[in-house]
Amino acid sequence: MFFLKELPSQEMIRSYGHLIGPDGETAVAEALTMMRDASLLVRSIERYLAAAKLSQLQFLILMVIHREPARDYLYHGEIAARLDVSKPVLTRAIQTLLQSDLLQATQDGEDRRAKRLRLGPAGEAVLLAQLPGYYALIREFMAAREVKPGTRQPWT
Amino acid sequence: MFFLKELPSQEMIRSYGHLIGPDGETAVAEALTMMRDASLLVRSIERYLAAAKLSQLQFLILMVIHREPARDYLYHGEIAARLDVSKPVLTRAIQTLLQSDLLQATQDGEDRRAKRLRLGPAGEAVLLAQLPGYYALIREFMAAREVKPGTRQPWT
DNA sequence: CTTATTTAGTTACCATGATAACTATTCAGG
DNA sequence: CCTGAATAGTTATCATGGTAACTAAATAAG
Repeated sequence: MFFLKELPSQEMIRSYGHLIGPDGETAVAEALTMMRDASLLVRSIERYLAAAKLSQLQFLILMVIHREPARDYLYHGEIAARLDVSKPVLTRAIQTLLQSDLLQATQDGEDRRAKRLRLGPAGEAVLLAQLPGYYALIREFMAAREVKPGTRQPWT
Repeated sequence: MFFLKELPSQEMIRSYGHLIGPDGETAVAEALTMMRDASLLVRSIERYLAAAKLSQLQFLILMVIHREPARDYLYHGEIAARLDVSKPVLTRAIQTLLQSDLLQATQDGEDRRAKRLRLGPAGEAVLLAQLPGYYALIREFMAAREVKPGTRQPWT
């Protein structure tokens, strides 16, 4: 998350020019705008999912299992390969989802450590219930973003 | 932060088309790319600042005070107006900066609640020491991002 | 002036992120 | 097989984010 509300003006960025280097001003301004926009969108997604008692990570875990082609489960390690979070955080999120019955675990015969993680009926219901609003939120955000580009990039 | 490593393919997004709606696919792909890029950049900034024992928020607090024109201090409420974080989080971050002597507080005569928060010598030194690397990091990230626009969906 | 309301900031508590250290299972070498 | 190394996942601990509830100071109403 990036918390700066008002991005620095062009003059402000230029006054740091000796620290930024020539031709870096535009890149810096773009980067700050991108981080700010993304933060606002992520926050709005988090607030939306919170109404369904889901963290963004929990939602993404349900997503990657649901979208897996040809299978309706993933192993812990496969989820880890798709999501860029530390191991303990993933372990805890999965445990929470198992406890609330959104995920179900079944032992795999081969590897005693491996558990197949699939969506329970409740999990699939919750995911499908959230998806339309999730995408609508993103679409609205991106549409609003394009309408008024001038208000967000005062330096361009 | 947005943790999805591999963004869904265009076909994947299209297969959710009934949930996304017509013409929404591009906006969704752009939004996911933007959130992913921003998350990677924010993480890299956090890792960079961690070497100086600063959280991103602490760094931004030093920044907004330092860049204030015509004054070398801000009030708590002025910092709050510039940074989009909850009140308790801001209180704590400021307390930490005061304890580590990067910030100094002086009482204001008028309002008994108000304290002027200015950078201490150590605070200014730390901030100025971090700024070049901070901007360099951003410039490098944006440069690398532009080189291979095909592999990711450019969000602009 | 005195009291009530509003506002600003803090305290208390919880969720989610990270790293380091531990444990358990698999795999490789003898 | 059996032992040691590698790997996967968990536990412990901490930092940082949030909301709700509290407190203290300024401001408004009488």
